Amino acid sequence: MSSSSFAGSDRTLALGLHQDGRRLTPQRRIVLQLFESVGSGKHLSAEDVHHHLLQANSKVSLATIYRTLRLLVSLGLLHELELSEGGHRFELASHDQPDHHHLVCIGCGRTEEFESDSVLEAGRNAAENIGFKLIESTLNVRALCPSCQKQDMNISS
Amino acid sequence: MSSSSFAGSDRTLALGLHQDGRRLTPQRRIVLQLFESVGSGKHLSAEDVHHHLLQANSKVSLATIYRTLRLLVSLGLLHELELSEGGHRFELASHDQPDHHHLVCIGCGRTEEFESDSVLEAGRNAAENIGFKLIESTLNVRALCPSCQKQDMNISS
DNA sequence: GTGCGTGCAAAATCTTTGCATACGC
DNA sequence: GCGTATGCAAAGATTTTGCACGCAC
Repeated sequence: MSSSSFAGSDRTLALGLHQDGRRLTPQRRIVLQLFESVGSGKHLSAEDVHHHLLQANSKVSLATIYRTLRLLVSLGLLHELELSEGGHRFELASHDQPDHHHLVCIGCGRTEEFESDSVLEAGRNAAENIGFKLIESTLNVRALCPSCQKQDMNISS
Repeated sequence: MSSSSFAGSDRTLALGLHQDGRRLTPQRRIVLQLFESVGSGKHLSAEDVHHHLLQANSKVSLATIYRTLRLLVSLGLLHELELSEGGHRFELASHDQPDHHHLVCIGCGRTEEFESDSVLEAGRNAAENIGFKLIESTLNVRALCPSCQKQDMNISS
């Protein structure tokens, strides 16, 4: 919970970048730190990142944010999500929860995360059955949360 | 496998539409038939649908295709997919494979489908644990197909 | 100092929408 | 005939890109 985790990611980031002759810039550091500060359960769009940074008095152009998000995903530091709705979202790729999954309420959009070894195994088995090598798997569950279940009952007849 | 499946879907479509005072138009029928003719394993974007229909001498405007795709999804006749890359894709919602999953090669984009009871069960368990009611679940597995695995070995060191 | 990264604005995509006309019911 | 659906084109939303300058290395 101290700043050590920030320093750690900075190092990871720097190492990943320098391997390709790329640079650790303030903008890249700031974007990654934002994801760390909001935690690994939050899903931010490019616009979200932009707004967060503006509010923190860190002016980073939207173009750079798009470029940085793609970069961080390619380095494996972020995961890209596509939980319907408009636009892609990103979250910190935490080593604590390597393959976690999402429950999305189709009524209100509420999102919960969970892990499951059996899902991981099922994905790996399916991949190996046809000679694929698993990299990562994500289960997206569309569901109704408790309060939207009640509303739904009121609506249907 | 005969044309009876077409007629059946037409009826389903007509019934679903008429409940809401909506109409069975040639365009809607043609779009649904396209998905049936390509089979339930194919994933088409709005543009794909547009091109297919033009090649079949069926001129349907792109705007109508977007409107129709959203409509067919809301009627439960199509599923909307978001397998990274740009843009959404759609596939026929087959009753034969209610909750099927996708393996996507991150190298070449090749996509395979599979089913798994254990995934379904894991999703349902996770949903019930927090009081959600499962509607559908999709496991997206990012992986490397055999030929991309070879290329990958050549690249890395 | 070299050359990658940034900011800006323009462009390219992808998707939605307003409005007049067409047609399913 | 009534009112929904379509086609067209324009608008919106999201993401990418060209170019000159700045800064990490």
